[in-house]
Order: sequence, then structure tokens, then C-alpha cells
Amino acid sequence: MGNGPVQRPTLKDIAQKTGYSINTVSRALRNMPDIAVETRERIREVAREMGYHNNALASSLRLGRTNTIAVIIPDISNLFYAFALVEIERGAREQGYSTILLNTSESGAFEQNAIKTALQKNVDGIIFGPAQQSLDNTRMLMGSGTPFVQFARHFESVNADFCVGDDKLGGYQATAHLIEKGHRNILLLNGLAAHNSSARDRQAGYRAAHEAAGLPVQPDLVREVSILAGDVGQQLMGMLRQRPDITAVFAYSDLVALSAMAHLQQNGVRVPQDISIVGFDYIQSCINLPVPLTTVDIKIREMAAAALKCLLEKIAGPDSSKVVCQKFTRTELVPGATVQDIN
Amino acid sequence: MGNGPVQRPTLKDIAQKTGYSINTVSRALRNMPDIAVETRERIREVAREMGYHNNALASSLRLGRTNTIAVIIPDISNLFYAFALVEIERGAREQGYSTILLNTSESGAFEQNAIKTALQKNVDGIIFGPAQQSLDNTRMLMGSGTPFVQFARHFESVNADFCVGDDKLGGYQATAHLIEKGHRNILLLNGLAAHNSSARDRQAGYRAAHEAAGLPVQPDLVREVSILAGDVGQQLMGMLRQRPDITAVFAYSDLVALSAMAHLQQNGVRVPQDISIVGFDYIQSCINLPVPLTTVDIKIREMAAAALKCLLEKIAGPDSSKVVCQKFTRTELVPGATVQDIN
DNA sequence: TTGAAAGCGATACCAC
DNA sequence: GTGGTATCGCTTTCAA
Repeated sequence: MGNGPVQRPTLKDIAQKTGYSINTVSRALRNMPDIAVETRERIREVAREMGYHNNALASSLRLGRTNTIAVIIPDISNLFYAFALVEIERGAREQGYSTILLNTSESGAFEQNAIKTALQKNVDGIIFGPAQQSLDNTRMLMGSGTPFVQFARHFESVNADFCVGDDKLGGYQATAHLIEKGHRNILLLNGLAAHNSSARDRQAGYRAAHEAAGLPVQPDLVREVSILAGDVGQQLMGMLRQRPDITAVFAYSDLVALSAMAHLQQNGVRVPQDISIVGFDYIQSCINLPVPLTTVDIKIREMAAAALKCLLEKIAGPDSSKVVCQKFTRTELVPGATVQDIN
Repeated sequence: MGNGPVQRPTLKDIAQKTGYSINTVSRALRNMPDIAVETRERIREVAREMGYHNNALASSLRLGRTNTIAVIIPDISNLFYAFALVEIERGAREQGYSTILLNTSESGAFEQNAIKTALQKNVDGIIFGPAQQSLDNTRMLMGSGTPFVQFARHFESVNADFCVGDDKLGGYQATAHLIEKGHRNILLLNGLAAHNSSARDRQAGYRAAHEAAGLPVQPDLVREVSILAGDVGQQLMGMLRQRPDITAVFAYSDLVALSAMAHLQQNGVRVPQDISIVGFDYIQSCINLPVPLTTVDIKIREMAAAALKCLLEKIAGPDSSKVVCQKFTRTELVPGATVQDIN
């Protein structure tokens, strides 16, 4: 019979073993200056021997601070969010914070649970990539008193911090690029605009580019696909049958664009000879793909770093309800080899 | 002057407002049966009004359980780990656990800190994807009493739980496939084998396939690249200059393979006409890429699910030092379009 | 059915 | 320099 799981040693245990009080042990381990050097060394040595680790639960309870932030995002398997997370986690770690990840799968219900979990765990702050199924979750967050920053998407209707890309500009750049290359019938394979500020803004940019060029926006060329499920293929191939005059696709994201390309290829449609494609996000800034996708750089790292910086400022600041940062990272067109000049 | 950050309400606050004791409030909120229905409803209503959230710090401290697991992995921006994480996070959430993510960037030092953080936060268990810079960190984990499962890579020299792919089998399958298609000079673009059981085992498979076919292993055809940095290009192009008789590449991972393809393309080398490529991981099971890469399915989801299941069993079980699971997920060759038959 | 009090492990204030 | 003691917010005996 084993002697059961070994209990982790506590300050008390060290105190008993060394003969000092709990208080002294605590101060010694934290390198407080008012402890005799010998005492400190002795205590630290015993602590090491016993395999002592500070119990963050107890510390945090006492200190009212967990040195933990939560990252709540719609889909960690989306490279955009994955890369953002890397940046956030790294930056947070450097500042002494650990990161709790909560994935919402674009679901409002999961998101609500995620927020509750984060609040219950007393995180010091939250990087919040809203699924935007409803405003309620954001309101809950605002009412909680916990500092948070909206990331990648945001609600225009509330006054809160955000770091997002300039989606309208990006949508404009992508579309204008295609128009410039002679394309007139451009399919917008958008995300679900009803619930997604990025999708809405990119669409606004698409529209603006048409207007600037004196071209009509053709409503049937604006389609929405589920970003997650990847039902891109059917939508796309269906559209191309209906409107064989389509010569270009502006995709909501690089992932949608890549998925579209995969389906086109499977159906013998060549990119860019038959169809031109522009994506969004520039995930190739983080990963080497053998597909030189023309896309819009949304500055993933910059956006992530800005969001973290903003959050840490809010955490340090006296008033978490004060808006510190409402930032649009400036997008940039990245030419690749997926757009054909048909002029 | 604002009235400062609003303090989160506690049981005490609710007790004062309702006139009941802290105890009663606590029991009411947890739906304990020995509370009058009216009392319970009244209390729950007030709690809702006040925006009460259970303080998990205090609960956990008292209960000795955090309902949190840590995932410690080398690189979350690697799609293999990203997809695994999605699976783990989802499964954990379904079982009432939240997930702390700790990224080690393949660094032993970061890994040590990550483990300390996890232990200090009293996570109930750890999914541990070792960077394998040294065995020390794993030993620390074993000595901690906290249940953990090695994920994706593992140390053969210690008796602990793991869920990994059958890397040797996979390496064999990939290499045998190339040999079968007539390739004789196969470049292995491996990870750093000194510190990585996957790299070692895949190389062993590469070797075994050669032996089974009666072919010599050519030492200069085995090269190691940094998986992270992506110095794939230089290594690869250099090798091809040195050994123009190379007709195929077996890459450590799909990411390395994709990166290799990108560089080949930039240098006018065609895949598969000039060079055949086989990858590893089958990330296309999770993402739609317009590159039909021939690869080895390592069963990401299955592996992740198995690791989580194993961990939860250990958490529930009486003795966390008892080894519950040492699993190799069976790999499978996935034919794509990046291998040329040159027979 | 409800309340009082102990205790989880750590930190901070105040004596000595 | 060092040691008591209250406290963080919650759960759990044990009484009433």
C-alpha cells in the first residue's frame, strides 16, 4: 500500500523544520530585506530540499491579484488567432503574467461561460476576441470591473477599449487592387456579417472601392460562408456556375481563400488564370506556405502587442473603466501570385 | 473623482443584504438540498442582482482542487499543437475543467518556469509536450505529485504516462512509400534529434525502411533543421546543390515540408516533377490547403483525446504516480500529389 | 432548516 | 530581526 499522494509542503512545514515562524519563512522566501542573511539562506535551502512551491491560490487570495490574464477567442485553430496568442502569451510571460486560454468556437453560449470562468478565476484582465453573437457578454464584462480589451473585432455601439485591424481600409485595398487589375465581377466570400464587425467593415470597404471606381455593387456577388465549418467549396462552386462571368474572389480571410483555392483546384479551375483570389490577414507573415497568396496584411503581431500593452496599462491604472485605447492597425496590401491582370 | 473600482460582491455581502448567514448563502447558491426553496430562490435572486460570481481562488484553496489543467507545449503556432490544443480545451471544458496554456518555445528554461507556474497555480493535472532539452523538468514534474501525461514526445528512460504517435512506424511508412515509387536518394529533413524523441524515432523508421529494402542509409542525406526558425530553405537548397541526385525529401513535419516547397518553388524547382516530398502530421485533416501534400497521419485528434482521457483518469484515480497509459497512436500514410513515381 | 466557527495557505500589520 | 494575529472568500463539520 502506497502512502498516498504526497502533500505539497507549505510555509508551515518549512517553519516547523527550521524552527522559525511562518512569517519569517514567508519573508525569507520573498527575499525581504529585514531577514538575517544566514536565516534566509537556511530557510531557502530547506525549502528547496522539500520541493516547496508557493501556493499561488493562497497568495492571490490574500493579495487580490493573480498575475494571470485570460484570452477569450473564437477559434484558436485559426492561424490568425494562434499567432496572436503566441505573441500575447510571450509578452504576458515577460511581464510576469500567465495566460488562461478560453476558446469559444464562435458560440455566444460558450463565450458566456468563458467570461464567467475568467471572472471566477479572478484574472487580472482579459483579452477578448468577441464572437459577437450578442452584446450581452460584452456588457457583462463591462459590468464586472475586470479590465478588458476587445481584440480583432469590436462593438461600435459601446465605449470600450479595442485593438482591431482597419478592416474597412483593408477591404478597400483588396477590392481596389482587383479592380485595378481589370476585374469587374468580384465575388466577396465574406464571414457572417450579421455578427462580425470585421466582416461588416470589410464589406464596407468592398463597397467603397466599387463606388470609388464608379462601379455598381452587385448584391448577388456578396456571399457569406461559415468561417469555421468550411462550407466554402459548395458556395463557391455554386456561385461560379450561376455567374460564370466572375473573374475574382475577395475572401474574408486567408483561411477562406486557401480553402477556396483547394476547391477550385479540385474542380480544375486554375488560379489565377481562371479566377483571381485575394485573402485577408497575411498569415504567411508567420508561416511559410508554398502558395504566394495575394492578401491584406492586418499586422497580427502589432495588433496583439498593442492589445496586451493596452490591457496591462488598464490593469496598472487606477480606473479600469477608463478607456485607454481604441486602435485600428493600418492594413497593407501584400501582392502575391494569385491575382491576374486582365486589362 | 470616481468611486474607484467596484469591489466584487462576496457571500458576506449577499448574507448582509438578505439577512441570512454566509453558510446559508453558500449552500443556497450551490443548490444544496437542505435549504428551504423560498430561501434559496430569494438568495439566488439577490446574488444575480448583485452580479455575484463564485471566487474560484477561495473555493479551490478550500477544496484543494482547481478544476484547471495546464497544457505545456513547445509551440502553439505549430498547427499540430494548435489543433491538439483545440481538442484538449474542448474536452476539458466538457468535463468542467479550464485550460491554462503555457508555451515554451522549445526552450528548457521557459519550460521549467512553465512547470513551476502550473504547480504554483495548483492545476489538477498537466498535459506536457516536452521540449526535451533535458530530463530535469520531467523529473521535477514526477516529483511534484501532480498528475501529468507526456504528449507528442516522450522520454523512453523514465516510466511515466505518454500519448505519442508511433513515430518509428510513420517514418517507415513515409520512407517506404518513397522507395516504392523508385526513389533511392531520399533527403531526411529532420528536427533536432538530439533532443526530440519524435525526430529520433522518425529517423529510426527512415533507417528501417532502407534496411527492409536492402538500401544503404547515406549519412549525408540526414539533415537537421530548426523546426521553429525555419532555416529550412538554406539547408535544403545547399543540399540539392551538393547532391543533385536527390529526388525526394522526407520532412520532419508538414510545416517543414510546406516551407521546403515554398523555397523550392522560389528557386524554380518543381514538386513533384523535380523533387518529391512527404511530410508528417497530416495537418490537412484540420485545415484546407490548396497543396495536396503526401504525408503521414499522426492522428492529432485521437492523440489529444487520448492524452486528456488519460490525464482525467489519473486525476480521478487514487494514486497519481501509477502509470495509466503509454500509448502510441498508429500512423497512416496519406497519399497526396507531391510524390512522383519514377520507376 | 439555519448559524457559528474552524481552516485552506499565504501576506501584512504591529509588537517585541 | 523575528513572532503573533487578523484576514482574503469559501466550504465544511458540528450545534442548535
